[in-house]
Amino acid sequence: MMNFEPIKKVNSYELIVEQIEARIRDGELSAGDRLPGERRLMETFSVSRSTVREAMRVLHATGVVEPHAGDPRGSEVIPFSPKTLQRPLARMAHQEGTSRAELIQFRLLLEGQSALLAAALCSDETKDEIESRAADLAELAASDSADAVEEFGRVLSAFHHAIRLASSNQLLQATGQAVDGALTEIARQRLDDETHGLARRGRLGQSAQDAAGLAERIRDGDAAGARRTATENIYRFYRDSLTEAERATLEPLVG
Amino acid sequence: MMNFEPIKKVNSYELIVEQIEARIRDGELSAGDRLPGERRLMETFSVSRSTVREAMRVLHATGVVEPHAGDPRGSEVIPFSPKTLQRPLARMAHQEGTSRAELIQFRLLLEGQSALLAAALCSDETKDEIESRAADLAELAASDSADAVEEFGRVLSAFHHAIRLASSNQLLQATGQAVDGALTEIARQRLDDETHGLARRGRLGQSAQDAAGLAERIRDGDAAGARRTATENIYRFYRDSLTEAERATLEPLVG
DNA sequence: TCGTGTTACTGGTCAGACCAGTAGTAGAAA
DNA sequence: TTTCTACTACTGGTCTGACCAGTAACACGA
Repeated sequence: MMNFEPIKKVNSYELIVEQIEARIRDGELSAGDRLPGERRLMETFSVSRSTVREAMRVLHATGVVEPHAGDPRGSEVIPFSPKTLQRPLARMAHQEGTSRAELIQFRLLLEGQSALLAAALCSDETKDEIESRAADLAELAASDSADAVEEFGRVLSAFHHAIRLASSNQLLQATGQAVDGALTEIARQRLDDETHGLARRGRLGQSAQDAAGLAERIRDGDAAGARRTATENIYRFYRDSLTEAERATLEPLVG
Repeated sequence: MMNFEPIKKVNSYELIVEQIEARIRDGELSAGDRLPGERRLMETFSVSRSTVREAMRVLHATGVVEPHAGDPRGSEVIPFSPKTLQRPLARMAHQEGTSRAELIQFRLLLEGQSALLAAALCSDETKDEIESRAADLAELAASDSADAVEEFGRVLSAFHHAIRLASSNQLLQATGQAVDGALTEIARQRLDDETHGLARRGRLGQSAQDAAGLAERIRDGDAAGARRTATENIYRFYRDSLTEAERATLEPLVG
């Protein structure tokens, strides 16, 4: 069994990236620290500035570093942000082959578990925050302002966001937010269909009520109930726009 | 309320990235297609090659494009890969301790829901595949080959992969794989500690048994049972390496 | 028909230059 | 003395133009 190593053509800029990332892992560099300027780096690494530059581009693109043009202190090492995950997730969601049903299925699952964790673990202040969002929804549903529907969508999104935040899990938060974003964007793109918007209009009250029920279960620390309520609400929200087969793939996650 | 737009300093290379990503989203470019060469791109975008180059670096770093040096056909647009998520996830987990628990929490949740969906929806052939992996594990646990432990890790990973595949959800599959990968990478890096490896060695039998039990529940279509078993198995796997507080954040998801 | 060498490209790297913009400081104004 | 201002010496962003090692494809000879 010829057990050779696969040859890896190493590009110089990747070596620089690795060295800097290693320094961060080892704690020699941490968020807030400044990197030497590009001209200094080209000397310490014995490469041209283009090469240093490409390394910096990669580090910037992956959310490791933030450049500060004009600042003599050089680029800054920044802390991890969920936004780093959001980009690739959005890309994946947009990709051909990822069906809308899968997206909804994934959302159902994420929001359900978020609600569960929120009910089980989060603090009273956070529960206040969630209930406050639910109250916002009720108020909006009662109003008959012209753009209440659109505003309702935003506030509903904020409500779910608060729950994800309450789950105290950054990953859940980032993925949930990404999926939410992807779905609303798809909705916006496909909504030449006026009826859907109008249909939602008729259900604002229902949605607000759902949210209130969910907030209450989270308040009570009823983890299982919160999960069930969250999934049921979301399922109801999408049900009418799905085919029979699609519903079948969602139902195992509901209730 | 002065409602001005926040100014966005746009770097040229970012505009190029956006244009190319937009083309991909709109389906005008898709996996396998080739981008024009850098010299061609600098003309079409009216920028210098450095700028084109930095754009390409970003696209490459975010897993959108694969360069082929020397190939006259230019860089290739590649399909989405979970590896794209794996890097930022690993980085996030490396940060200040706290997030390892989050990673495990997230994994617990993903694998649990995967098992649930697999049990509820997947075909008989897929169930065969899962049971076959479980059998591999049992065989390995019984053997006493030198590198059985390391091999066991790989096969265990394959077992979970099969379950995620059976969930028929690409998002679940990709995120699950990324989290799995990130966790094993962390384990590898922190494993100066020999004892952990040895401890696992003592538990190969247990793990294989767990897997068999999970496979059986999936075979039976026992969705709730599959979810419970999957979470319990994973929880047991990590329990001893966690603090009391970390365990508390995981327990709501178990059982 | 089948190798084979040439060729015209590719991406990776280098060098050196200019620009707009910022932090910090030295000096002018109060 | 304090406050404001102009300057300076840097920063990152962009450009130009060049060389290299490597590859795909094609024309060519066997």
